[in-house]
Amino acid sequence: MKELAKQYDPSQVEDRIYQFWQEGGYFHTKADPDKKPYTIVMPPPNVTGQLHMGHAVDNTMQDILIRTKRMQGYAALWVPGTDHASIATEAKVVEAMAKEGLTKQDLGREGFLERAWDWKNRYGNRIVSQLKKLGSSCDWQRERFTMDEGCSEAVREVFVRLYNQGLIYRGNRMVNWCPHCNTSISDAEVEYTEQDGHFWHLLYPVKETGEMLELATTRPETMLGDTAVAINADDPRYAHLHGCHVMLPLLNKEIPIVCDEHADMTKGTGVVKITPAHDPNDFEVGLRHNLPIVRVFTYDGHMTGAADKAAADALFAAGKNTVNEPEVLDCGKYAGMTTMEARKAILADLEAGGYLKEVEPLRHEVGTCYRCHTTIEPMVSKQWFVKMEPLAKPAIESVEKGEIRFVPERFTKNYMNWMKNTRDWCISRQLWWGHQIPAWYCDECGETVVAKEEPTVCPKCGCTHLTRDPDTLDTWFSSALWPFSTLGWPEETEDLKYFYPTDTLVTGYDIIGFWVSRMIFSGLAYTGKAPFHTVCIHGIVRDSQGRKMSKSLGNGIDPLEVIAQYGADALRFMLVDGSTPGNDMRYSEKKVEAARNFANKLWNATRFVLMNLPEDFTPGLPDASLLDMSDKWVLTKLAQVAGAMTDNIDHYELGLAAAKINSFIWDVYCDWFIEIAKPRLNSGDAVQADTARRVLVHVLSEALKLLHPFMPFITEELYQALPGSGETIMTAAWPTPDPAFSWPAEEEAFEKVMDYIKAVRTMRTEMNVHPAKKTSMVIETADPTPFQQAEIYLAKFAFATEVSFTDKYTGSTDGMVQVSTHAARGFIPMMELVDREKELARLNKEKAKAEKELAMFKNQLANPKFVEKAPAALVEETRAKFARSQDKLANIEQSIQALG
RNA sequence: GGACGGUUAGCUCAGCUGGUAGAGCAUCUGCUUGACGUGCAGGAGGUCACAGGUUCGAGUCCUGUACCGUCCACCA
Repeated sequence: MKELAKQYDPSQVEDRIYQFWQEGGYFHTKADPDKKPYTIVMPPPNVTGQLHMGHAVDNTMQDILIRTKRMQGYAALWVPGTDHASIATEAKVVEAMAKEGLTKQDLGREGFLERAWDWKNRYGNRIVSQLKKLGSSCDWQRERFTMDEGCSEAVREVFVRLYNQGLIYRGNRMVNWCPHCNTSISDAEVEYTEQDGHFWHLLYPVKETGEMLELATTRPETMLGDTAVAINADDPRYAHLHGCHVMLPLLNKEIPIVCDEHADMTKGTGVVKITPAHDPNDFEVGLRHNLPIVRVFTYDGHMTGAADKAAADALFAAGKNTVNEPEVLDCGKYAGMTTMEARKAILADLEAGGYLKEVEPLRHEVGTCYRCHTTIEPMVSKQWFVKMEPLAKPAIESVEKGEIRFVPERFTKNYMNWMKNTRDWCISRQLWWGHQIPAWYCDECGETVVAKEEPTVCPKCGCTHLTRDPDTLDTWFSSALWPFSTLGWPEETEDLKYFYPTDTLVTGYDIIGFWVSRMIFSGLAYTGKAPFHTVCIHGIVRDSQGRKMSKSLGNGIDPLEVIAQYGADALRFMLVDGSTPGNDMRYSEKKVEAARNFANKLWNATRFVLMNLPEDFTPGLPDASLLDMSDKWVLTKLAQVAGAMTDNIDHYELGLAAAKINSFIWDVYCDWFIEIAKPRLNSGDAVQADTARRVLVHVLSEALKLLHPFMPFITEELYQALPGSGETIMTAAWPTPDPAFSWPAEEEAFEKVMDYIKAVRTMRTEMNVHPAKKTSMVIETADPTPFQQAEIYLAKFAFATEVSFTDKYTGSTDGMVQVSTHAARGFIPMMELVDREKELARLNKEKAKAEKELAMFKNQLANPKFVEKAPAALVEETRAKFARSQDKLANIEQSIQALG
């Protein structure tokens, strides 16, 4: 038998155990007709990312579910993988290139992609090895990457299908443009942050009447692109202006006054300037009134100039432009300025011209890029879109019908809100790292060809000059397919048939819109099935002060450092113990320490058990007739905790399950059962000692199994150290409560003894009696059996030299200190050791407590409505409690009397 | 402007379908108890944010208020 060290050192154990699991192939799962499948696909972390606390919670939860299901006999599959994270990865590669003085253009597309793949290969393993450090039991043989061959095939398949169904289209639309990343981003990728700004009140002269029309704007630099001014048709203030025009200041250009519902009479002056090229609302107004769209910004955030205009005009001339393509303005003296520089210059000129009425400070929400936090510039641009309405409908219905359930339930609302309000999804990105859009344009006739494979001739004109669309797809386009692309779709593979739909999706509430909703509509649209039945949502890990962990604050905690210091088991346990589904949690070192201490406690408990086993020990519970009261008690408790935990895990209440096994191991097994077993082990009674050992080993082994999903490493290490264990705890059967191993009557009897022991202990500590002082005692009780059976325990825990029993104590109370429980009264001759006044005070305190308790039950029972309306069982229980309280109070009162 | 979450012991948080308020940490008192001081035995500490309501009974359900936080929303 292995000698265990006095303290648990996870660094000596975890890597070795993980390697053992991998070599044993325990993570690998294949379709098995004799088992039921249980599948989780891992939310793929960014391939070049590093493990953070968010990954740690997410993967811990998934691992707990998978390990539990595996032990319960399911074919439990956890599919791991990584995401190419187009925009994030490309930004990193570009940044690295910049250090060498290189740009994307220097290298060209091929050269750039070569570098990007190098980058991916260099860092792609980092996150994977970090996930292993956590103990994640995923099937690494099935590790996938969103840009691997299979996933790319799935992407092309979906793109072509949606295109052919008319659900993917290309067009000029208002998109969110990030001037820093130089690409369009989707609505979901815009983050709104509150910023200080201004309302600039401008005056536009009306051509027909000469009056000045006041309007306000937060972005005066867009005024060069104004192509109208809108008023509300019902606004009496401006009724006389219908059909009139204003002269746009600075440009002195005539633009119409239009009536549009967008102009809100209740806000400001009720007049709105319309810049269709640079504001989403104005774009809509422009469409309604067929206004020209005039672009005044370049895609990298400067004012357009003569060259930009010439380029656009050339495109028009070549007939390569469609309707709605923005015209480009030569901004003249402002050309080439950044938008901020232009703002200043334009304001100065407006003021000089008397067109600036006033400046009003304003705090407002500004859209920023979720990657780089640059202010988003709304731009009209030609992009690819997914038509959302037809896809969203089934996705909403599926959740309404309950095919997909959110845990906690409240996140359903979050999802619905997103799904019901979503606009068409802009999926093209002006990036190179990602899935290049499978669309080709004929150089001759302009025909668009969308196909899975590169076309050789134009189907319309037959020429061979086709150019592929340079853009790539939004990263989330491929992640949306993840639950089925990883299982072989579009091929009808065995795996797909067996493991799909998957079961549980575990993720944070922050990506319900980005990812969860898109997987749901994609799964329904392409496979005809909801991709999972349950979405288990967790919160985020905050720092000890409750702040979000962020790079800019520098308050992030590196999970790997925590693992190095305390072990992965401690980190995992800390993350789930006492947590509530969907709620944020705070990281604190104290909590990790507590979890580490728990691991150490378990380690030492096992060490104790092993120390007490003979060489030839063969495990197995003895015949029930040999079990004593404490054995039956602990086995009953074990059955209860196994049942309760299973139930908790089934309901994703991992925090409750963790707290229960913690309490069972520490409070029940260590603090009571091991202590109780000691006198039996040393009693010289070979049968008793053997029984105690068998129960110790059995309960420990079962407890290890229950804890295993939460603390996989230490439980494996200890399980293997126990005699008679299987080769791995990973595939040991999950404990289930067996009525044949539950003894409620013995449980109750033993708790009477425990109560008595606690009463003696409390009294002795409060009276400052040294543990070395032992005495005889007389126990007065109506039912001495439990106490008689427990004599060996009373000696040790109640510090009794000898114990006698009576149903009515008639002896002298002189020199007797008395303790009371509802079931018993103890007479302990040690008055000389205690202060009489203190003892009296103690008893009076006990009395007050008992009286309060009694009064409560009494009041309840005295209330006829309670007796009448409360459930009968509860009334009975209350009566029993009342009786017990009465007994206890009577006992205490007698003690006080005897003393006084 | 909507929606959601939080408000429980000094701190961090649990508390499932309503039935005598819990844990960990911190604190105080004892303990070199042959597994563990990363420990053991005890103690103290709570009008469950506030105001109403439903109920025999509310931390738990309903309504409203306050403060904190999050997400969503095109407000010029």
